[in-house]
Amino acid sequence: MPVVSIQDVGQYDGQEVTLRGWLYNLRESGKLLFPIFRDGTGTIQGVVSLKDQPAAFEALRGLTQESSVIVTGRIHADKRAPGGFEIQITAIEVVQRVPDETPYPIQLKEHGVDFLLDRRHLWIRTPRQAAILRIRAQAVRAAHEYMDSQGYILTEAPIFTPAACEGTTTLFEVQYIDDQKAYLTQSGQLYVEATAMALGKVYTFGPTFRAEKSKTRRHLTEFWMLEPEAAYAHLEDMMVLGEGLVSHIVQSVVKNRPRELETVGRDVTKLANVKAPFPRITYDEAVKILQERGNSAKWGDDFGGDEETILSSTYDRPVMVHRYPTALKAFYMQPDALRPELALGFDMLAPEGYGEIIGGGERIADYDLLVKRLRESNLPEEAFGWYLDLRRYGSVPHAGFGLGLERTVAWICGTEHIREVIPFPRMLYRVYP
RNA sequence: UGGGGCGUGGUCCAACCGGUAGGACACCGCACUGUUAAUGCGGAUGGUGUAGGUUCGAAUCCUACCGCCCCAGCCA
Repeated sequence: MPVVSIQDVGQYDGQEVTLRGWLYNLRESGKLLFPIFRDGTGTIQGVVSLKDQPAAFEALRGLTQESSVIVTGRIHADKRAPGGFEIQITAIEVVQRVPDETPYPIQLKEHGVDFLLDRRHLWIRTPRQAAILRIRAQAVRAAHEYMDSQGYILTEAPIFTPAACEGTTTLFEVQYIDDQKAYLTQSGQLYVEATAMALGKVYTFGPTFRAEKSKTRRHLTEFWMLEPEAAYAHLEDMMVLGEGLVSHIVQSVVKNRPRELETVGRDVTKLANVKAPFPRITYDEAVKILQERGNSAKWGDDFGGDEETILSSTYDRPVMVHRYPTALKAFYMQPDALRPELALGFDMLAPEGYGEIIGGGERIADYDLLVKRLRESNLPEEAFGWYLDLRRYGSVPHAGFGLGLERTVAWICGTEHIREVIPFPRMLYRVYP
């Protein structure tokens, strides 16, 4: 008897199989029971009658939601069944029955956000949440595929770091051994610059932490970032890499996770156009577009949520805005040789108001300029000694960017809030469960 | 941190100008051989975030605190 996953039952039409999973819901109609089982790969309706299978009927009748079960029966296509296939149950083994006095708390009806987040460890069992996490996994896999195909080597950055890379106000401080202090990384960028000088083209993928007091649908205090960095690369190279990477991620999810996209209710036609090349506009042009649309943006302003939404809603795919004023960007950003008031950086804005999914650009290669910028930013020079070494020993032009995984997945899934796209979201005022 | 909103049975909500806190779902029982968050009938349990104040009387009005949501800033 083959043990199969629910996602594969279509290949077993007419055959008897065993499924291992949980009871998701149970409907009754007279001497018929219609249980719905889930196993993490999908859901399937079962059917059992008292007359034909009295033992299985009795075992299933009154069974509590989320009890774990091993089900044996014949798969057959039936238009009346949700999903097109159902299993005609011949035997059922209850692995653990959820006690009647402590029923499963998450019902099929609506719940509030706080209630669900307090039970996130159970909420992820619901089909929509499971589908989102499967899409996330596919996005990660596609990202690795693409970086590998472009000759980039995965190198890991440390999570304990001695200092900030963009300023100290948003760092989580931790006590290290004895009286030492360390901080949780807010970006692997400085380290990936070092490994780029060692290996040429590299990227890092890992968790990053920001103690920002941000309470919006686009922020987490712990999120995952993919950061490529390449020696001898320039701004243009990174914009090409960024659009190629995002195109590949989106198209891979569309191709390999159609069922999950349907489960989350995503309009897939909006993802179909997401193919390189993406539109590019300069910061100057962006300001002009905003002013034409009646926005009050002036040259020198950074863009907020409203501005990003106006810009991104102009296009059917992500848009890249490049050459921002130097004053708006991090200390390590290379100024444009032709217009030093502009930095050779770019942001990629996702459509439909999902905001910035990529930020990056060319780094300062010159030792003296980097020291000057460090001092202007009031950063502790001694903590950056190793970083300055990179400009002392064979410094070359180099560039990179950071891709926010959760924002990218939230956009692909069309979720209202970023908290749904990571298994256990860490937010301002929430570290449980 | 600022602005706005909200805290009522296990869950989701209602209760107008202060006057007996109610419904749906969930749960239990019965009926039903094709249900689609099944349906119909019946039943039991159980609640006003916390602390004060005003009042004959507070879920409702006032004050403080606690918690949550949304928006803004910052960012990915």
